[in-house]
Amino acid sequence: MADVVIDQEQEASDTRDVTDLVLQDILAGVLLPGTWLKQIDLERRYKCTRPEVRRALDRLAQKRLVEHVPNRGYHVYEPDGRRAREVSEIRIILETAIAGTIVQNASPEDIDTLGKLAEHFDLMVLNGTMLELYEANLAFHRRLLVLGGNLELIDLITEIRQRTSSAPVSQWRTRARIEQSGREHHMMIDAIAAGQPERLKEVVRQHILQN
Amino acid sequence: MADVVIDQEQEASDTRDVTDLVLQDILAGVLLPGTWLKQIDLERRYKCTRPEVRRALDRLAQKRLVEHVPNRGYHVYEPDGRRAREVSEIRIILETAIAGTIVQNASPEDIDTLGKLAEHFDLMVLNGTMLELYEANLAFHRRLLVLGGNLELIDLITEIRQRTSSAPVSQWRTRARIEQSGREHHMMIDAIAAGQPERLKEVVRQHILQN
DNA sequence: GTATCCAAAATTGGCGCCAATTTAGGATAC
DNA sequence: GTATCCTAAATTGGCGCCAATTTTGGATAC
Repeated sequence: MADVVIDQEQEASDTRDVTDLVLQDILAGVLLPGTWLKQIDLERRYKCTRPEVRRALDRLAQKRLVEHVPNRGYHVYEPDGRRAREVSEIRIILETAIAGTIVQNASPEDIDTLGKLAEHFDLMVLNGTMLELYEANLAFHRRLLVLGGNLELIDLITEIRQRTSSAPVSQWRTRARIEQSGREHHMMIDAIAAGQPERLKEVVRQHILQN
Repeated sequence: MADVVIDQEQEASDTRDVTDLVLQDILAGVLLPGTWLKQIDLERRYKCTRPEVRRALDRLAQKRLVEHVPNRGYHVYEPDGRRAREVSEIRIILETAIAGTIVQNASPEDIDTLGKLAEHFDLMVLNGTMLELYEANLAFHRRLLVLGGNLELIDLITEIRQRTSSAPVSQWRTRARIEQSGREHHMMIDAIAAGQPERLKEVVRQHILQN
C-alpha cells in the first residue's frame, strides 16, 4: 500500500472542517483505497494541527471510511464487493420505499427545481470537476429525497452513500456511465411528473445498481 | 437542565470503552435528556482521562445522541417527537423489507435459536436489570436480522435504533408494554415457522410502532 | 547470496497544561 | 428593591511534549 504523496499544497480553506476535506479527497479518489493516512502528512497537507487530524481520522473510522489499526495507523478502506452490494441493496430498499410519497408530494415547482438540478448535473458532466459533479449529483438526489418528507431518512441515505463511495474511481470511471446517470435523472423526473411511482422505483433501482 | 449528579462511583471496567459506558448510561436512562455532560464529571465518574472523555463526547455527537454547543459543552438530546417518528418509519421500511428473505432462509435450528432468545428476553423481564433486558432484546433482533443475510443492514439498524433510544424511560416505562414486546417476539417466530412473510411484516410493524 | 538479529529512526497515541470563553455572584447605581 | 455592570471562578478546547510501539536499514552469521 502506497503512502500519501504530497505533490501539491492545498489552499487552506479555513471555513471547512478537516474531516470534510479528507472525506472529499477520499470520495474524489485523491486518496486511494489502501493509502496509509499518516498524521504528519495530513497535518501538512491540510495545514492543521495534530489533534485536528486525529479527530478527523477518528470520525472517519467511526463512519467506516478508513480502518484503524492500533499502533499502525489509519488507512482508506479497500473496496469490498460484498459490502458494496449490501449497501446498494439497502439504498434500493430505502430510496424506493419513499417513491410513492415523492410522487404524491411533488408539486409542479418541485419538478421544475429537479429539472434545473438535473440540467446542472449534465452541465457539470461537461465542464465540471469530479468534485463538482459529485456535489451536483448529491444536490439532485437530496432535493428528490426532501419530497419524501422524512428528514432523518435523508441524512441516513447521505451517510450510507458515502460508505460505498470509497471506490469512487472504479464506479464513476466511464463517461458513458456518467452520462447515463444524467439521463436517468430526467427519467426519474418524467416518472414523477407522470405520477407513476412504480416507474420511479424501477428507474431508481437501475440507477443505484449501475452506479 | 440539570447537571450530572455523581452519587455513586462506578467500578472501572477497563475492558470497555468510555464511549460505550456513556452510551449505555444514556440508553439506560441514567443520564437523562437535557443533562449537561461536564468533562470533569465524566472524567471522575468513569475514572478516565480528559482526552478519553472528549473522544467519547465527539463520537456520541457524531451519532447524534448528544448535542455539542461550542464553548458551552455537550448535553443529552431532548426527545424529539418528529425525529422519533421518522426513525420508526425508517426502521419499519428496513426491517419489513427483509422479512421475505428471513422467512426463506430460516432453518428449524434458526427458529429454535430464536425461541431460546425470546425466552431469555421473557426471563429478563422478570429477573433482569434494564440493561440486561435491553441487551436481550438486541440479541433477539440481531439474530433475526442475521437471517436477512445483509450484514451491513444489521449494523445500520443497530445504529439507528440507538438514535431513538435517547428517550428510553418514556418508551419502556410500562411493564405491560414490555411483556407485550415479549409476546410479539414469539408471534414473529410463529410467522416465520409458518412461512408467512406478510404476517411477519405486520408483527414487526406493530412491534416497532409500539416500542 | 540469503536469512536473522539488532539498533536507530519514525510514527502513533496518551496526557496535561494553559489560553479563551462563558457563567455565576456580588457590588454599585438608580 | 431591582437592574446593570464588572470581576472572579469554572469550563471548554487548542496545542505540544514525550513515552511506547512499530518499522526500516544494515551488519553479522551461515
